[in-house]
Amino acid sequence: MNREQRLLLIERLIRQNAVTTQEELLMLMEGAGMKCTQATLSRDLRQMGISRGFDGRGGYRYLLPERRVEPDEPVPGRETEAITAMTWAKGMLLIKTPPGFAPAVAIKIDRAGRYEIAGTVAGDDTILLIPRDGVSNEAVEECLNTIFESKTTTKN
Amino acid sequence: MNREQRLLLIERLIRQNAVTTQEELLMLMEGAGMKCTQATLSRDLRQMGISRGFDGRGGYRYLLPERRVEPDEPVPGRETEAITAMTWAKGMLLIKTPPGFAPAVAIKIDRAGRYEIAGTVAGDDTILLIPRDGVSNEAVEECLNTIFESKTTTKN
DNA sequence: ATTCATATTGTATATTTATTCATTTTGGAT
DNA sequence: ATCCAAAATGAATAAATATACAATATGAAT
Repeated sequence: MNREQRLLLIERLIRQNAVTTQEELLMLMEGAGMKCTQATLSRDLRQMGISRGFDGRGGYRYLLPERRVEPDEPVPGRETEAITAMTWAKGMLLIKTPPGFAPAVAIKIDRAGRYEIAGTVAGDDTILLIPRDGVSNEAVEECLNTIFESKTTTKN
Repeated sequence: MNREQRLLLIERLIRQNAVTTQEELLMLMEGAGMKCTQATLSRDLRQMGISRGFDGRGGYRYLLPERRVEPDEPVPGRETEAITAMTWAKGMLLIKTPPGFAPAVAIKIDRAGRYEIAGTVAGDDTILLIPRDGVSNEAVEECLNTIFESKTTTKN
């Protein structure tokens, strides 16, 4: 009955059903043995970026967010804006960027030479940041804040 | 003061301002010399497919419908064959592909936007897939099955 | 274990959006 | 111009969603 499972269930239900209201989703969840309130759903949906849109036939419907690329190109030196999302997983920090920007951002992180950060691996639009053993997530985020001199957290 | 002009104005205002509520839009319109009621706006927005989404910073915002022009995807629908092996290690999934194919396959995985998958990092012939914490290996593999089996997706 | 901070949640309520219904407007066809 | 039907609109209200606040749970540090 934890949050993680609830989010997974929500995503599945939205994907598989044409959900039109939060109340409806609430009932679907109850049917799946997961219970919460509308208030919680409202918050969950916002966090997951699931918004109420249109089904193209005059009706409403909740829609999963599209992974899409923002057209704006970050200016060199303002790599902060090139970070579009961050998630902790497996003790590592996954940093998302617009396509092609991962290397530039990763280089900036590497150059900072912070002890807390063991290293990074950059793909095209994703960076895998591996913290040194024993370093907390918070410490790493603190590092990034320093490096980018801006508020960067995994939360919205 | 006709409908046509109103719709055009609405589109322009939404495009140029971070409109968060219909009331707000109402005031902007009044400022532009066009007056109507919230009821009319609600109907107009639905007709134009303008829905309330998220601004990515925790706030709400009305968004114009996307014209989805997908960038060219190498060999559409044939990404499945590009996976030559998969192995679980350290809670992550290593996916092998022929040389040069990793990015294309990774993009396909990313685009699916599955909650279970925190992110991927693609090299030249290897993809490192990091599941979100608490997600089982089976769930991830289920995801991949879905992503690569559903060649016939219904668009709405 | 205890303390503290932070995150999560429900209840009640406020805010926002959609719809009903009556009225007005618009655009033909005569 | 007059009539009619369809479309558009506003006022009021219903429906749906977001949030303030208080309570509880969780986790880290001691």
